Amino acid sequence: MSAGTQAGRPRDPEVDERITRAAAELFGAHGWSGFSVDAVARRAGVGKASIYLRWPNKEALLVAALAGRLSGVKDIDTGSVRDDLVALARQVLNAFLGEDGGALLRLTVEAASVPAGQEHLDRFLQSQAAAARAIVRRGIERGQLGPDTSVTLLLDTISGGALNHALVAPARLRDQVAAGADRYAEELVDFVLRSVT
Amino acid sequence: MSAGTQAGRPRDPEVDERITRAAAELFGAHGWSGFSVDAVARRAGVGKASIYLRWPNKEALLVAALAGRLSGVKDIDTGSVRDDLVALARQVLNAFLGEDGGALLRLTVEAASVPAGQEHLDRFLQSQAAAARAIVRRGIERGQLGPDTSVTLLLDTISGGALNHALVAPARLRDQVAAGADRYAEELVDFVLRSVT
Amino acid sequence: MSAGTQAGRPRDPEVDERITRAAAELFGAHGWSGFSVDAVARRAGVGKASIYLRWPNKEALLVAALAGRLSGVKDIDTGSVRDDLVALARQVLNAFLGEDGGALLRLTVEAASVPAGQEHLDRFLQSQAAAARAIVRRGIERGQLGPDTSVTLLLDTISGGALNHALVAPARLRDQVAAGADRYAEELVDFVLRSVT
Amino acid sequence: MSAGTQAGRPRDPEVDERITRAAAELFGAHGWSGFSVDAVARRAGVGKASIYLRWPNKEALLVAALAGRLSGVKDIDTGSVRDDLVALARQVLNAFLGEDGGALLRLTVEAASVPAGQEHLDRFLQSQAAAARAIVRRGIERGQLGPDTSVTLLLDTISGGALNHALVAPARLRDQVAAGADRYAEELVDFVLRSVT
DNA sequence: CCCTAAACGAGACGGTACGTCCTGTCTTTGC
DNA sequence: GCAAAGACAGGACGTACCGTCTCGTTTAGGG
Repeated sequence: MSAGTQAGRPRDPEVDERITRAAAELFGAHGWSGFSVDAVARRAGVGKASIYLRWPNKEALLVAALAGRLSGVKDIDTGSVRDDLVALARQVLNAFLGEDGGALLRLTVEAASVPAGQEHLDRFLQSQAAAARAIVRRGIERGQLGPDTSVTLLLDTISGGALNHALVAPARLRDQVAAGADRYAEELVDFVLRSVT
Repeated sequence: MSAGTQAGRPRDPEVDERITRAAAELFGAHGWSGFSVDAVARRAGVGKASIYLRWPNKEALLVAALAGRLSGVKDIDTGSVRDDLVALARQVLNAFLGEDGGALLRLTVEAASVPAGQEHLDRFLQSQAAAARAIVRRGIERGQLGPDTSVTLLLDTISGGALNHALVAPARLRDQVAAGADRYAEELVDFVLRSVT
Repeated sequence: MSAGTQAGRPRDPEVDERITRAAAELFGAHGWSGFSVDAVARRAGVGKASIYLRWPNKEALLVAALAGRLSGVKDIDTGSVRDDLVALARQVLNAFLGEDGGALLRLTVEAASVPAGQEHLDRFLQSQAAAARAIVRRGIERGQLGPDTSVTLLLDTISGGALNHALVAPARLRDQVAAGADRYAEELVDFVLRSVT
Repeated sequence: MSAGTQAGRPRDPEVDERITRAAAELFGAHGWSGFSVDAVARRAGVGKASIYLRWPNKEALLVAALAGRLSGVKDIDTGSVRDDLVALARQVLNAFLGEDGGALLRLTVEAASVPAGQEHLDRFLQSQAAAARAIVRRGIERGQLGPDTSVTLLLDTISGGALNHALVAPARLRDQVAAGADRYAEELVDFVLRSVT
């Protein structure tokens, strides 16, 4: 077998898709304890071998399945620090209050104990931190923020504030909280910005 | 037999204690995937029946085991709003950065999907909210806070800020972050209070 | 405490009765594998301690419970060897084909594997052998049988023949076979007697 | 998928063999109370799933394990009815007096209440009846038996006689009875044949 | 007439086994 | 050589049972 050419049937990318979708759905619906490889294979209409060809174990499968859904926070540059931060807060709120909010939240925390998950979690947090840093830097350059504004505190209060707001919402009030999320993002940012301007 | 008298041998409270301690230790050490009822029974020196007499399943056992450790936030009245809030922030930071921090964090989130866990999680959050409300009310009465200060925003930014700070800490930096937790609590509170005074 | 006098509440003989009856009923209905001490206690309305006060374990309880029910074969003297033997054959057939035939059969055989049960089984078999011996002896005295007739062979062929006939009957034909049992007993005895007369 | 072709890995016949051997050995060594599926799996070096794939429960496993050892009665054609019947009687005596005699007996009876056991028990009894029928038919053809000899009575008296003889033997006399089994078979057959010749 | 002591119903206790389900691997048939 | 199917060794889950123990209550005889 010459290098570069692989003999045999190539892997079907649609199978990847079916597996990860099934995994994400099952984890979202029943949590870790209701998440079994057998069930994923059944729901995806796939043999277990096809799963273990791609990932070495259950954790890796879960991480891969949810990593796709856990899109990193995107940097936003509206020209206004306030609007940038509002967008950031909204991204966090929507991530945790949205359709797969429960799954994402669970994964985020569970990732800390799954070695392979650390990496993805870190990546997510890094992207968040990077976005915040960029926003603050631009704000300082424009003179909208003081030159010694703490990125850590801004990020913790806004991102953590949004996280807390989503986490505190009891299951039955989740829809109401989600409906008011955009408005809350503005209030939160305005509240925090009073400290730094 | 008159009501109030229960026939049969009464349950041994020490057995409750042994089981929940073993459960907390095992979950803390190996996470959910390394947490088996058989192992709990072995470590506690207890028959499985004695576990299933008390809790209907694995999840309920775990919730109960960690709920005991998840002491509600205590209300504090130092006479100064600032010091009260610092104490609150420290309680949150210590809860999540302390010995069983990871376990507690995981449980807190997982509880949302375990029916029996809802109750305990809610209790914890309620105690937190109540403490925050009391602190703010006293602050307003003393004139240390404006009369229309938002309890929600204060709680989300401080408690959520602390939570985020603990959550963001990568496993290998956990000890450093824990060491600086007290100092960070002050910075966080001072930062937030600039908005309201 | 002086020897011979026992202090404390005396054992209630009715409890013995309730326990052994419940045990016999349960064993008859579900066999050894469906025979549990808990179930016996429940059905008898008795605490398990009261059972274990009387018998050291499950086997001993079963043996004691069934010993009473396993009534020995009754000796019959009609004046005719043929009629005596027909009566014997009918006793065996009815015992195993009757209402509790399955239970008795199971019990008879099961007893052989429970050490303590051997004794009771032997007692039953002895009564059978004694009855047969008496019948044959009277037959010889009356000149209806040859003087060297083998009791063993007569008993084995008649009693064993009846046993085999009942045993071979498949469950669904059991009623038919039971209906023809009386007639079969006569045929069997007449068949065997042709050898000895 | 066309009918007749089964997908997936086929069952390993050697696993069947290992399981039934382990089951027979354990039952023989420790009796019913020392017969556990877990122990069978351990001794056979097999997962419990592989056992429960093949048999629905413990009883069915035991029946299957012993049914294999319970070789059907073989037809014998010595040219003499008397010798054929002696051979038949010896097969029955040896089956119930042999090494696993008690186990076999118990199983034979217990089988009546275990659905899966019916089949094997019937097979055994059918083979016995078929052998007897063939022996009698040949005897009639050769003129050694009367043309209207009852197969049922012959089978019941000989097979049942042998069964009864084995059953009656107390455990402590079992060896003696076994030693005299061959001789008893001849006496039994000669006794019964006096009726039909 | 109370007091001691044992029997009683009830049910918790530490263990073990049951039958089901899951994990990660292996082995088959088809493509 | 990938895909689907499913058998395999191992082990956890939640239930039921065994034989022991600890409750509170009941029923006797002895002082």
